[in-house]
Amino acid sequence: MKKTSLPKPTDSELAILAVLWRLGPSTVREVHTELCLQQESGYTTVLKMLQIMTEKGLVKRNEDDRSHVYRPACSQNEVQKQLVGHLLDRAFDGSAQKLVMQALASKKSSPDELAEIRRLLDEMDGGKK
Amino acid sequence: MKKTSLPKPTDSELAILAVLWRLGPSTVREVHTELCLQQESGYTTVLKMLQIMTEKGLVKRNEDDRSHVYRPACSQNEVQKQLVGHLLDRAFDGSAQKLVMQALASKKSSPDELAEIRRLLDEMDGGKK
DNA sequence: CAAAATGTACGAAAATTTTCGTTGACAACT
DNA sequence: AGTTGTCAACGAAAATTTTCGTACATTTTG
Repeated sequence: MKKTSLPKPTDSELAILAVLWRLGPSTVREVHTELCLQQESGYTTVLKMLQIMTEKGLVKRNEDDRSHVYRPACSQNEVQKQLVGHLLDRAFDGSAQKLVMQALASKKSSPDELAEIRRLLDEMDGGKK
Repeated sequence: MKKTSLPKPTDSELAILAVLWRLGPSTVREVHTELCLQQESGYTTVLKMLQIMTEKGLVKRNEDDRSHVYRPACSQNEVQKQLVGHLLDRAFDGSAQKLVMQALASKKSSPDELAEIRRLLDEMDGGKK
């Protein structure tokens, strides 16, 4: 009953989670350095965010070392699922189909990716049959 | 250069936009009544939201009548596109494919819907060829 | 006309999110 | 030991979002 009760991350929190997913467990400095490649941000700001996220349970930290090491408390997959579900309810009347259409229209996918999606569709159909 | 500069609606704003998309141009009372079917909310709260959204350009209003009539300044499609794009960047590393996968996994679609998605895939492939 | 009902406008409070200055702890180096 | 640099903690400020009380104008009703 942890995962389901995790709060929906804000945009800023999501940006930090993204870094952690990319780098794996990291110190504040590492997160900050990486994040600055994309967006300006103060060191203490990132630190504070990580502390708040720790309180919320979005990340865990290891305090053994002097430089605490933070790691995500939730997988990218879980959060993606949560966000998609939320978006589905909020803006797509719960229709996954419409969301898929928009996603495909929104950004061109490579033929390979399209093929993979087809395969997924086949699987879903197959399971049904 | 209006549409691109429209701010991303907050969750509360989106809930109101959803009502307007569903009902079409409506008065504050109509929006409030409809919204209350799903979530408790005060009349003046909805009014204030609509006023703020008017300032932001998210909705337009006709003040001819005593009861102002509000209508969306953006189509559901536009907002969907914006939100999907945002989500794509924020949580999916820009991969539409992953988003599609999550959407499909997140909520079962009917065979009909799956078929329609397939058709869309075919179109995209066809256009490419 | 007076009272009641209905409407918007306004401002402020409450809640949340985001940023950052400051402090004190600890370690490395001289 | 003293200086310097790095670190987390803390709290407050700033910005944003959300809620709602109150005032005031207009229409409707008696």
